[in-house]
Amino acid sequence: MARTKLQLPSTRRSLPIALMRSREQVMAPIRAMLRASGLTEQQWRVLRILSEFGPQDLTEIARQACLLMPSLSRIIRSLAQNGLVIRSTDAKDRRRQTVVISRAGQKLIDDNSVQAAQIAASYKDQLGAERYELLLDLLTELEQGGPAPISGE
Amino acid sequence: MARTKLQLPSTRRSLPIALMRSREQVMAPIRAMLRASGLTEQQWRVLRILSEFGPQDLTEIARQACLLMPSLSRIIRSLAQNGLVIRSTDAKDRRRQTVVISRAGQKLIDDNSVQAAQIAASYKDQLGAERYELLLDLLTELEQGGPAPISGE
DNA sequence: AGGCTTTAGATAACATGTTAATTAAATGAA
DNA sequence: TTCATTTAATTAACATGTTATCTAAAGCCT
Repeated sequence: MARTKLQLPSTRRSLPIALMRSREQVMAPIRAMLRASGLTEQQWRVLRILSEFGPQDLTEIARQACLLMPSLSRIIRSLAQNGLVIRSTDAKDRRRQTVVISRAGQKLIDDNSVQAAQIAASYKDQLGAERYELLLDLLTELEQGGPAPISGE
Repeated sequence: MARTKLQLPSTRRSLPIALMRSREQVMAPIRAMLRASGLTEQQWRVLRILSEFGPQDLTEIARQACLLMPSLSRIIRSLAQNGLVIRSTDAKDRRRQTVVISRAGQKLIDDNSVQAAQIAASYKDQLGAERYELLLDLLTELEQGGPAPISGE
C-alpha cells in the first residue's frame, strides 16, 4: 500500500481523536435533552433498542447498544428500579434474563422522540444527505474491518 | 432541506452509535498495546500532546486532548505521581500550572510510537488513503458545526 | 484598599468504561 | 452419571465521564 514513512500522525489529524471529538459534538444536544428526563445517554440507548427491537436478553442488548456487560448490568438494575424496564428469568435457560420495556419506559421514548428526531435531522442537514450517508458508510466500513455494502446502490 | 418525515432513525443507522462503535473498533488494538506499558488511553493522549506541542497549562491540555477538567485533573495527578510529567506553578499567574513531559514520559512515547504508527497506518490502508482523508474531513466538519476546509485542495 | 466578577484548578457525587475474577447454570465428553 | 468446560450475568476495583460546587488567584471598578 501507499504509505509514506510510517510516522505517528499528529494528534490534530488522529482518527481516534477525531471520532471522539465529533461524537462529543453530536451528543451534546442529546444529553441536554435527556437531562430533563433524568436519563443518561446510555439509558436512553438501551430503552430505544428495547422499544425498536422488542424484548431481549442482556447479552444481545449489550451488543446492540455497544455497552460492556458490567456497565449494562448496572444500567438494567437502575432502569428496573425506576420501573422503566421489567426483567424476567428465561424458563429454558435460567442463566438468561429477558428484559422488556415498561409502559413508563415507552412513554419516555414517545415523549422525547420528536425532539430527538429533530436533532438527528439537523446533523443530516448540516452535512447534506449525501455526505451524511457517506459518513455512515465509512464508519460502518471502519467498524466491520472491511468494505461495507454501499447504502444507495 | 430535503427531509422526509422526521422520524427517529433506527439505532442501526444512528450517527452517535456509529461514531461510538467505530471508535471502539479503532481503539481496541491501541488499548491492547498500552496495557503492556500500564497506560490508559487518556494518559497516552495527554503524553502525546505534551510531547508534540510542548509544555502547557491544564486548560490547554484539556482542550487538545478532548478531556474535561475534572478528568484531566485526576490524570495529571496520577501521571505526576508516576514521574511521567512534571508540574510547576506559573510565576505570573499562580492559579495556573505548567505541565512538562519528563524523560520517563518521553521514553514511553518513543517506545510505543512505532507500533502506534503501524496501527494508525492500518486504518488508512483499510479505507484507502483517499477515503481515509475524506472521513477525517467529514468528522472535522461535523465537529466544527460547519463546512471544513478541504484537505487536499 | 475594598468589593464584585471572572478564571484556573480541584473536589464531590454519581454513572459509566474497563479488565479481572466470581457465581450459577448449561453443555459436552468420558 | 460425573466432571471439566463453556456461557450468562454479576461483582470487584480502579479510571474516566459528567454535572455541580468550591477555592484561590486575577481582573475590574469605584
